Amino acid sequence: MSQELSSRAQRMREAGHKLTHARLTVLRVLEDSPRQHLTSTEVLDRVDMLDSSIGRASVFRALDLLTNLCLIRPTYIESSLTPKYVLLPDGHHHHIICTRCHRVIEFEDCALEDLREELERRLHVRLTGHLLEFYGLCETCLEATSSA
Amino acid sequence: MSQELSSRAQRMREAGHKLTHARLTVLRVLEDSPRQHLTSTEVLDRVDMLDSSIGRASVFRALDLLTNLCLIRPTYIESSLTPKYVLLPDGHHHHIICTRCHRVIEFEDCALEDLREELERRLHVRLTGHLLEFYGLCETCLEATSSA
DNA sequence: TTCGTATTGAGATAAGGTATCAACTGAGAT
DNA sequence: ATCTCAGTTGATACCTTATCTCAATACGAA
Repeated sequence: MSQELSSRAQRMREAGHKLTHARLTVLRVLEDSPRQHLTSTEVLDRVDMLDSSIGRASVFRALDLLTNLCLIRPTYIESSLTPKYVLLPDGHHHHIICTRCHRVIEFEDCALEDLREELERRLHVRLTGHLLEFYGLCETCLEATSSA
Repeated sequence: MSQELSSRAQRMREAGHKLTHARLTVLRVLEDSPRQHLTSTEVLDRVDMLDSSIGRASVFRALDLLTNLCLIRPTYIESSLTPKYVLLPDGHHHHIICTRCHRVIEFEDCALEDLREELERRLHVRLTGHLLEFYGLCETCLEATSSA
């Protein structure tokens, strides 16, 4: 297996986890998918197509590991039933999710750091993380809607 | 049943839904709980203790309805397996969740409106909603931790 | 190459949620 | 107070999703 390692795979190894065939396959499925949101079932199916010898449990374990390493994140927007997994390209937790085509748009955040500091001061809390999601229409879907 | 109706129950009726025994019981369980996050299983158990004649399906249907009316919201912080339901006191989607005691602290938001407008301008999107959650320690847990 | 341990695959099992449908009930009209 | 009926319910069977267990395997350090 001389495939070059993705930066996420490298991060996995740096964190002390073995780069097993099952884990790399799950990661590859997520990275190669044209759609950004995949349910566990979709991941299971695609892994099975690539290598049917990989077990169900290992796929779930890989999804858990990748989530814990903040390499992917489960989202629950479309159906409350099953989470969908999204790659987190650079550890950012700020994105816009198009409610029509479900595309995820990352953005750099500036305003939030000020808000965090203000909240810590005002409410006497210590804030260590956050999640910010905007919902709306991406440029493409906005045009499609307004021209209809 | 001469219990006074909570404002959430009134909102449910205003939206055209019947105030049935099952729905009111589910709502009461959520409103009377000292803990703010309850899993569906916990809600099921407490409903069952109040009135064992209420069926599982109706509890799930009530949770769905309350979610759709934005009276409660599922969160997925602690375990990826099962959502936990939180009351939304006034329709706000801005809160701090204490990672130690799981308390939810609402806060008024100001900075986000500016950010929204900036994103719409810069990325040519139309944003209609958002979710902002901060994670950290509340005042009580912060004191408990630092004094330990 | 060897070796120790983290990880795996298989499949049984558990947990969480839904579908179905006859029976019931909340609440507006009378 | 009673009638009426669409909206809602409870029971249960069922489905989907995820976990557990444990012997067997494979990663990767030395």
